[in-house]
Amino acid sequence: MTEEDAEPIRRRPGGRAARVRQAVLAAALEVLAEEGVARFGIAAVAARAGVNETTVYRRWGTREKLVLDAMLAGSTEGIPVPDTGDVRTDLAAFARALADYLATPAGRAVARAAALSSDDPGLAEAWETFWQSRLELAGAIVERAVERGELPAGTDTGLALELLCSPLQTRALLGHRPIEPDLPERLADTVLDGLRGRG
Amino acid sequence: MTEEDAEPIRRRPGGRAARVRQAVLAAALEVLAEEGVARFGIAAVAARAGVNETTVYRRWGTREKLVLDAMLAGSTEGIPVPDTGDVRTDLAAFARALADYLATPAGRAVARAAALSSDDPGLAEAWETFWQSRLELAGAIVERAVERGELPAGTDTGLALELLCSPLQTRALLGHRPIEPDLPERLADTVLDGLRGRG
DNA sequence: CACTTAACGCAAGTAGCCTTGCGTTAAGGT
DNA sequence: ACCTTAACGCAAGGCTACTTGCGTTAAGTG
Repeated sequence: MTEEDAEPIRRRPGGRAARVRQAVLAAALEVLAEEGVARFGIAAVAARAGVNETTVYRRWGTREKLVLDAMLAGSTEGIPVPDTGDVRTDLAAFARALADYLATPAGRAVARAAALSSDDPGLAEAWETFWQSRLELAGAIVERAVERGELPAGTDTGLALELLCSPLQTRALLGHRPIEPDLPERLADTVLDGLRGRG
Repeated sequence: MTEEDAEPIRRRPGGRAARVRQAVLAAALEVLAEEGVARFGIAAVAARAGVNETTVYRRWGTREKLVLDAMLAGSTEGIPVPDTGDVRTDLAAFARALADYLATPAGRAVARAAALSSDDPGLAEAWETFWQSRLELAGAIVERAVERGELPAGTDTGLALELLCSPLQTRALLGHRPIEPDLPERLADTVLDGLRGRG
């Protein structure tokens, strides 16, 4: 099991390589947003980046890996996590922001791309951590609510966010049905109080 | 707006045509379950059905349409809808059955196929009605609960099922994270009583 | 049974995706 | 400034999905 001690293989992170990388990743995000996942091709990305096709194939190999890398590198900023002091307001606002994002071409494309590449175990795990890191940020909403006494101690943060976000993601993924304006609020209400209502 | 009166184009639903159709659709479901969506190809389906590739291309045109047609024709039976007299038990059992189905290769493949072909407006609408018809059957669980007084009148049946099923669908679609054994029950509990619990 | 033609099989051809070999450019060390 | 070589561009080739033209089979009709 030789790790990497046998061959030093000095990399060259500076100058041209980094420039090419940035250009390709930026172009990938643009093509993804404009053309969608189905028409997303290496050729289009390479042309827009002003780079030869071969370079993209050698560095990334497949469409799926390129999309994943572009997402990991490009979208460091995520959905804003509100903090108004009220759980219901926070959850509704976050759900609304997520719904708006998923309504954009880029948002749709990202969700589709993740669904596409979930066959490969390695890529699926990478996407999982990607989503996980995003949801952990929003977990603060639930945790703050527990501290304020709005939610009981021991509340499952992951389950709460999954219930809130999954309906939106599912609609974006496999439906053509649009997300109604009041859906985020109704989701927040039901997640908090259940179908039976309060009391 | 000529409907279909100009060209009668007498179809031939009997005999060979129907035989070929059934063979291809059955083969499509098999290939879909065994190879997955990514490796799903017209050639493999045609070979397994004992039919020439050209025939499949001429009748269905694209992979997406073939998968959709195979699903619509092949899986008339859906997830069993329990009726135990208790909402919580019914919802948990249905969620569990759905989770089990999504864990099978065929279930995963179906979900992925729907996500793939949701770019085409026509196909997306067809898939939407497909899911819709499945969820309407399960809607009986909520409606019966309302009649029994377990749930308040005016309960949103669609929202209830969406909250119950979406987390399972989302995990199957874009994660590698498995569905924990107790997840269906926890989903049913939270959907009914909310994060704040009962009382 | 004879006739029309929808539906199928066969084979050749096209196009897009991806790989490979080789020469060239430029980054990083001496 | 010089050398080594990682990284890129170019061009040719292979592979797979898909299309098209044409002859053949068999379903439906009188």
